[in-house]
Amino acid sequence: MEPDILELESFLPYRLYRLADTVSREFSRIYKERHGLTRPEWRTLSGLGERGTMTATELGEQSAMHKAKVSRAVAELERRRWLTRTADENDRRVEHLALTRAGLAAYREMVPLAKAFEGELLARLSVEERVAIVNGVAALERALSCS
Amino acid sequence: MEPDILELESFLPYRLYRLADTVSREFSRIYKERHGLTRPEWRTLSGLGERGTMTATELGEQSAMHKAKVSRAVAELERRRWLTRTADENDRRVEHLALTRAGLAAYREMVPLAKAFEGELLARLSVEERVAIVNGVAALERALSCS
DNA sequence: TTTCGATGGTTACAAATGAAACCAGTTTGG
DNA sequence: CCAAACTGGTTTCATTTGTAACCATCGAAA
Repeated sequence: MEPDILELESFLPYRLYRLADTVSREFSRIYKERHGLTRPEWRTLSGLGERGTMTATELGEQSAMHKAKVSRAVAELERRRWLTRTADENDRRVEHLALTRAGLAAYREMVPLAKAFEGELLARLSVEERVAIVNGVAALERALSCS
Repeated sequence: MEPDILELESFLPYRLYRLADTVSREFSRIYKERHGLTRPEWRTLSGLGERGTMTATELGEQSAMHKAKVSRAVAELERRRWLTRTADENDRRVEHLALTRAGLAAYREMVPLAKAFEGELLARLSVEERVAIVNGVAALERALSCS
């Protein structure tokens, strides 16, 4: 192990990135092919489907997206009539976002697909490996306080 | 646990992506601030530093980048005079890439920083957590045959 | 109240990306 | 020998992204 050489193959940041990229790319095929959604759009749909009503800021926090990304995704979903904005009564800067019936339908359709995807991914691992990845990810999230 | 709701917070693809994104973003500060490199450029530098001489195709395979990305990164590093191309004698489509003295110097400067970054990241975990993340990532790589 | 700093959200602009078309050059099969 | 079919690598174009500036509104302090 030469000290002045970096083995990319075993460098954790690189491995994590490649792994996440592969998984994310596979998964994105599902919402891309099915509904032509981008990742920010999918996350927005998924956030609102899960929580019901959120503001753009909350959405950004929940799904780790910059507010510009959120803004664009919201605009697109609104254009599709998948969500509506309701002005806040006390603070006119804030809008409360919620899925329309159509948006909810799309969400409900996606949920089983997402769960199946995750299930199939984990099914390829042994029990110990599943425990390892889940605990390992949780530990790193804690260490980086990104969760 | 409602069956028709997806908890983004515990959805593995999302968590992996967010984690990798956070780590990668932190790490990129190092090569961005120090040398103004993009991620593809850093990977190219790092690949050539590790292996010595590679073709663009090999670089793409080693560092999981599309050939267009590789092409652009190589062009930029060449512009900086950090690498040179040498034509292959048998196949005139192929070019062998290698770092110049300046490129190698930059690489040698980056290696300890990269190792320190990874070290500090792992240092925030317990021994068991380190084992878990490394094994978990390895298991997923195997499962997705992305390594 | 007026002013000033923070905050929710949008937008403009530059840079990064992905996909596909493209240009050599090489191999294969007739 | 020649016409596909293929491969290494580049470029073009449309889309996505990040950053920062921006607009409107709000809250606090003078």
